[in-house]
Amino acid sequence: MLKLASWNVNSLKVRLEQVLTWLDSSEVDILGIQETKLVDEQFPVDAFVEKGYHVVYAGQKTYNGVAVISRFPISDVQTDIPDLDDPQRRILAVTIGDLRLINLYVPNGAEVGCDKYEYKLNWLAKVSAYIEQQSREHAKLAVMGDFNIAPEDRDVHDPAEWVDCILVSPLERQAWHTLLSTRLKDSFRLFPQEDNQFSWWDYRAAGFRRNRGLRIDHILLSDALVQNCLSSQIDREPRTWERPSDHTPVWVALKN
DNA sequence: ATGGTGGTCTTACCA
Repeated sequence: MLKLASWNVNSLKVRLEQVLTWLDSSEVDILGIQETKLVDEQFPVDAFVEKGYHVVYAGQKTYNGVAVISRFPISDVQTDIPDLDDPQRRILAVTIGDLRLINLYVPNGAEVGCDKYEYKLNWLAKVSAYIEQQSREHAKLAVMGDFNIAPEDRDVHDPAEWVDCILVSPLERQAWHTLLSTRLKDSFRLFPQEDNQFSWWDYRAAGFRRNRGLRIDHILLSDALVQNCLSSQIDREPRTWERPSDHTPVWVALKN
């Protein structure tokens, strides 16, 4: 069995011990991390290598930053894609065995209609084209990360309150469908799931305690991986820890 | 009640 996970850690500097603890307890084989907020020179390579992991990362100062931690060797690393000249480090595509993995930190977008929203939509369009191309080259493709999109109303604690808001707006959901039209499936919805399961809760207004969350962290799988997918779950536990990220990890188990 | 918290070479910006 192979276990893949995605976690927006909101600063790997602050969350390193939590990530190491969770790697032990979850028995995850491959973890995609978003919002490391570390330049490459500061990435805690040794902490992972000491535990037997392979590590790749693409970081920048203060914001963004993505990484992949793997029990198996990593090759064919790509951090930039065609037609997107972007200094922001949000993309990390890697090959691990016969698996192609794309780890994404999708822009937040701030507010519908603003410059950052336009950047988000443009970014998603370019990334979708790249994923389409990758899906042609790799039968076993997984796309994971913080998508900053809640695909459906059932992924939102209070859909009425969130109508047309950022993370939920029609154009963002349209971009989500464009992304999935590249023959990918939302692994979470391959299985019956309890209601009101979310992956992110605002730090403000006791969002987690009141379960006022959104499901915006996802693992998408190509058909060849869907066939082998045994489970897709959200692990709420790290969000209960002291000084948590505002996101909690999501994972899939794949049959060999 | 129209805010709130948390992270970052902090006093502004991002989420």
